[in-house]
Amino acid sequence: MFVFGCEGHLTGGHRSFVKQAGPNTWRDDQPITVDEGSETSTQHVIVIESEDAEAAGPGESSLVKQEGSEGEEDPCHSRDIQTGAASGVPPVATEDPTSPTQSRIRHSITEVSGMPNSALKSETDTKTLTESHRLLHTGTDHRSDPERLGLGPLGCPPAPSSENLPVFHQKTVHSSKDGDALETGVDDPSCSYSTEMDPGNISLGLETQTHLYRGEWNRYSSSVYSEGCLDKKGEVIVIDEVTVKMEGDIPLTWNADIHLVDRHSQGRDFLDYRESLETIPNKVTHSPLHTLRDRDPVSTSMGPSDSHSLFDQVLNSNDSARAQAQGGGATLDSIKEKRFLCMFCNKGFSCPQKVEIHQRFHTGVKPFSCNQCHMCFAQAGDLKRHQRVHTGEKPYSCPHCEKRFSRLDKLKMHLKVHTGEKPFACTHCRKRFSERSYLRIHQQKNHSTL
DNA sequence: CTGGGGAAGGGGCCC
DNA sequence: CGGGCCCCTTCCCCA
Repeated sequence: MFVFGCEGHLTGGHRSFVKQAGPNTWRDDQPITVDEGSETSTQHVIVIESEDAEAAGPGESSLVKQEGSEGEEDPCHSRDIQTGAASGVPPVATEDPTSPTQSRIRHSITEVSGMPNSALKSETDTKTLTESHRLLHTGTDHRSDPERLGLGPLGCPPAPSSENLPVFHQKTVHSSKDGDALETGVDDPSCSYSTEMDPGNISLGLETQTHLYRGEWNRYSSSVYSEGCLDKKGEVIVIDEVTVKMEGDIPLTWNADIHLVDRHSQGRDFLDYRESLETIPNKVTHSPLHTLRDRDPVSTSMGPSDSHSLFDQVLNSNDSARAQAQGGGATLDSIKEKRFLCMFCNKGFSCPQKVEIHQRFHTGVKPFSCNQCHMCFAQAGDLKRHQRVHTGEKPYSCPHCEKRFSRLDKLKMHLKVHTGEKPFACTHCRKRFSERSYLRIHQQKNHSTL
């Protein structure tokens, strides 16, 4: 069972559920009854009763959905970053009332959640950073307003002529001698993302994009933009204080060995966290990237192959430990099948690319942006699918009527109209529905015990 | 007018 | 990369 409690905050604040990943959750060809009557005022429980679930008794839910505080302001996350006037940019973040002066920069990264282990806090008080830090953004809504986005035709961002434009690709970031690339706007061809990335997306990528998609720009804009500070000293491009959002239910295994896996996180791909360590040698940070940096000062100059090697080593060590924890029953082959672990949820994948894609789910990084609108996606396929909205392409036609659909799954859903297939039955009234979501809505409206 | 249900559209994510 | 399933939202129809 894959459990990730607070993912909803990252995916739009709607989902927070525990889901059984096994094959017995339900079957299309089997009538499914759902009992949602056990919900409480703070938690909705949806029980899909498969054969196994029924056999196991009422306590064995195949699917549990938790709701309750979804609509509330994200309790898992609060932060403030305060900048002084010397930065040249007005303070855009919530002022820390405990800070007696604004003459210095304060980085306060606080992750608050109900789980003590997931609380992350990093604060840095330094005067020396005051002049070297530069905010990338002013806290305005970069995504929703094309003009403020500075987008060119078709919504594409202009060439990164501004030195303030963050370019998160490896070449620029990782090479201290490559500042020209940033200033001239000549992108490394290897960076396929940069040409499509909305500047706002980039700076926000690691954290609150998803919130912003849901129209929460105003809430986060002030604090978010402060996180992606670009520190440029001479020719050294430094991305300062970029944090990966760690929503409430960061696994308790978020510890040292997991941090080492961060070497391969896409944060590594996008960021070179090379802040002025000299000036703040005792700086303590607790974001994955920070920890990584602290643990592996060489990392910033490592190439992909190097990082892969280290990554493999770490993974192997993790796998070994895990295998030992499992009593040594796991074979080497089985371990290697999914030996690339997500740094956030420890989920295993068969190759690093899949880990990277998966981790976008946690980080909110969405490198694929639509050139027709301002939607961004974590996966290329999602962008391709989305673009049919603009093109109007509907390659899937219903054989029973004239309707056409842009997606095959929608066609299959539509076909239920003709077949009358309604595999989802309510346990309370035996009413049947063609879709699970219909059933859920039905039970919420008619059988809720609220 | 209101509420429930059906249909459809679209995004998120995994395989 | 496509398929598939999940979810939510919106619109429409009807009692």
